[in-house]
Amino acid sequence: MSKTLSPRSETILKSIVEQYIARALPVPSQSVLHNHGLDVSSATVRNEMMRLKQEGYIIQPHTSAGSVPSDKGYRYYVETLDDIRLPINQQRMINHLFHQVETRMEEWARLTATLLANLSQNMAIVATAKPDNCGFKHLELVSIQDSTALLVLVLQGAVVRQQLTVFNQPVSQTELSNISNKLNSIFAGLNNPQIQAKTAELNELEKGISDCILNIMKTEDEVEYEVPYLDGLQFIFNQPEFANARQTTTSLALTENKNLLRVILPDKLIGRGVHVFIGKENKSEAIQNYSVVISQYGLPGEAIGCIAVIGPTRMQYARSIASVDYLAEVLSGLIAWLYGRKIPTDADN
Amino acid sequence: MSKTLSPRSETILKSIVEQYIARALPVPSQSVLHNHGLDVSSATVRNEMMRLKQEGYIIQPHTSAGSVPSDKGYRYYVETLDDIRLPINQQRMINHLFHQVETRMEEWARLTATLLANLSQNMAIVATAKPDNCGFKHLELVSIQDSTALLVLVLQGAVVRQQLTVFNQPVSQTELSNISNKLNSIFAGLNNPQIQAKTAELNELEKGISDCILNIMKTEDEVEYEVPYLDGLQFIFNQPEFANARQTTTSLALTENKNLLRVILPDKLIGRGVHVFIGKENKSEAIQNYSVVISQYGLPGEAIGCIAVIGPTRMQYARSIASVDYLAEVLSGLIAWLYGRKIPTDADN
DNA sequence: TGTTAGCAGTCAGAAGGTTAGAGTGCTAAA
DNA sequence: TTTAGCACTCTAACCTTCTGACTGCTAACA
Repeated sequence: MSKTLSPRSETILKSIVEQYIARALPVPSQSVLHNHGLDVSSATVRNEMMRLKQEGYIIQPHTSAGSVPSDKGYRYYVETLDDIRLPINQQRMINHLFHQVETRMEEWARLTATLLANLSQNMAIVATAKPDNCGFKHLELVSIQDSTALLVLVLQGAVVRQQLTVFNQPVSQTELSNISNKLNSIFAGLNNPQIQAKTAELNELEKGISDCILNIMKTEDEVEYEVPYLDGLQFIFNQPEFANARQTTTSLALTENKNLLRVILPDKLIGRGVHVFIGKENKSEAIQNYSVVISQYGLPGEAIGCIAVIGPTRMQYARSIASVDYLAEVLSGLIAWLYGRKIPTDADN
Repeated sequence: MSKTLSPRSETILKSIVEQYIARALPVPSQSVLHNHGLDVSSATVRNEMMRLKQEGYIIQPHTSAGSVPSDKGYRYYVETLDDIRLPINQQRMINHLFHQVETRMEEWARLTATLLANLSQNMAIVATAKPDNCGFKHLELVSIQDSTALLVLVLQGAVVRQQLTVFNQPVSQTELSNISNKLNSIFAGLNNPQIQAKTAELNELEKGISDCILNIMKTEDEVEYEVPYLDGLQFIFNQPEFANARQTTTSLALTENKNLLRVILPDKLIGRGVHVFIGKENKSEAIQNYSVVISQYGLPGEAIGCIAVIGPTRMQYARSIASVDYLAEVLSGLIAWLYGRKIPTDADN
C-alpha cells in the first residue's frame, strides 16, 4: 500500500506514534531522541519529520507544535508491528477463566467482552455466533395456563428461543406433549423451507404452532448477528480526548443504539484473521475518529460471530490486535466443539 | 415533613422549579412574574424569595444571581404536584405497542425501558420480575454430541434457563428423554429444598442432572433482580449539566457496572406505588446529584420486578412519575396474567 | 402591614491585551 | 549529511477591564 520508509524514518515514526499513544500530546523532535536511543541531534530528527509530514504520515496541529500521527502514520505503524502475540501468562489466565465459566454461549460472550475490554483498555464488542441457516433441533410445549403455553425451541448450535403462545381454546399439557412429540419427529433436523413443505399434513392447532416455529426460525435467519455484548465503555470516556467532551455525544450514539452498532461494525464479508480499520478507513462516518480492531470467529459457512475493539485512533494497537486474535481463536475452538467439528486446542476439559 | 407554604409562596416556588427544569439557568425574580400571572412587582417576589431562601427551598449560586431549587424545594414541588396521570392517548399508544410485541418477558422489559426513557426523557431501568421462590416446571435434555447435552429448564413464571452439560460417557437421545421424563414426573411443581429431598432415589446420571438443576434454581433464588434493561443513556449526556463533563465519569460508573446499578437502585423494601428520591435523599453517594423515580411491579410474594427513571434532580417529575406509574401497572397486569392470577385491565387480547 | 419604585452594590462572564516558553524552520558552517 | 544557533510563530496562561444582569435595601405609599 505505502512505500517503505528508511529504517531511521521508520524508527522516528514509530517513536512518534508510541509517544502520542502514551501521552496524547503532540510529540516534539526533542522527545523522539530519548525514546529509541537515536544518536543524532534534534535538528536531524526535525529534517526527517519534515519529510514525514510532507508525505502525510504525521500532522502538525500548528506551526510551532510537535507532531501527531495521521491515519496513514498509524497504518504504517500497524503494518510494521511485529510479535503481536498475547503473552503466555495472559493466555493461561484466559483459558483458566473460560474453564470456570458456565457452559453457555451467552456466558462465553459476556466473559469475552469483559476480557477484551480489560486487555485492550478499550471498548469491546462481542457478537455471539449465529448459525447460517439454522436447523430445527427440538421443540417443547409447556402449559402455563388453560389456553397459554410456553413454546421452547432448540435450534442447531444449542440456540434456545422461547415464546408465549395463546390458543383459542384450552389445551391440556397432555395434548401439548402429543403435539410436540409429533412435530419433533417430523421436523427433526430440517431448516425453514423444508419445514414449510411439511405443513400440509398438519391439523389446525399443529399448523399454528409450526407457523410460530417458522416465524422464529425466519427471524433467526434474517438477523446477521445476535445482539452484541458490550464492555469497557468507561475506557472511551476516560480518554483525555473527551475531557472537554461533547464529542461524547457521538460515541453515545454508538452505545445506545445497539442496532446502529451492529450496522456499523462488520464492513461485510470480512475474511479470516484480525482486521484493523483506522479513522477514515471506516466506512461509517460516526466512527471516523476511531479505530476498529475486528475479527470473525466460528465455523465458516455454519456459525459466524465477531469480536471487536473500538477506541480512539490513538490506541494500543499491539495489545488490541493480540487480544482480539487470541480470543477469536479461543471462541472458535469452543464453537467447533459445540458443533462437534473438532477438538479445540486447549479449552477442553 | 415540611410546613405548608402560603399559596403565593407556593406559586413562586413552583414557578422557579418549573423554569429551572425547563432552562437550567438560575431564575431571576423578574421571570417568576411572567410565568404564573402573578399580579405583583418583582420586588414583592424578591421579598418572598428571600424567605424561601432562608427556609432552604431555594439556593443562590452567588449574590447577584437568580435562584435554583434545592432538594427540599424539589421535594415540596413533587409533594404538591397534582393530576400526574399519563394522558389517555399515550396510554393507548403504550397498550397498542404491548400488543404488537412478542409475548416474551424479555421483550416486555426491553419495550418498557425504551418507552420509559422516551416518555420521561431520561435514563430508564427495568428489572424483570423474578419469582420469589422459583418452582420447577419442566426439564428437557437435548443431545448435542455423544457426551454433551443441552439442559433446558423451564421454571415458574415462564422463565427459561439453559446449560450445556458434559457427561463422562456417551448418552443417547433416547436415554436423555427417559431421564427427563422421569425427572419431570418427580420434580413437577417442587422448589429447591423439595427437590433436594427427592434426590436419594436417583441413579448417578440422574443425580448429576438434578444437581445441575438445583444449581440453576439456587442461582435464580439468590439473585434479587435479573440483569436490568437500560435505555435513554443519551438523555443524561445531553443535559446541559454535562456540557463541561467529567461528572460524566460518575454516571458512567452507573452504566458500566450493571451489578453496581442493581445495588444502587432498590433501597430495600419499597412498598407499592411510585417513590421519588431527590438528590441527597438517595442513600448511594454516587447518585446524590440525581433523582430516582422508582416503582415495583408484579405479584407481591411471588414475582417482583422494578422499573425506574434516573435523571438530574432538574427532572420533569410529573412526566416521569406518570410514566413509571402507568408502565408499572401495565407490567403488573401482564405478570398477573402470566401467573394466571387475574385478568389484566386492558392489556389482554 | 404589605407593596412598590428606585437605586447602590455585587459578581460572573466576556473581551481584550500581555507575556512566557515551547517548538519549529531556516541558515550557514562543519 | 549533520549540526548548532537563532529568529520566528503560536498557544495557553494570566492579567485587567468592562458590561449588564440581579439582588438587597430603603423609603415612600396604600
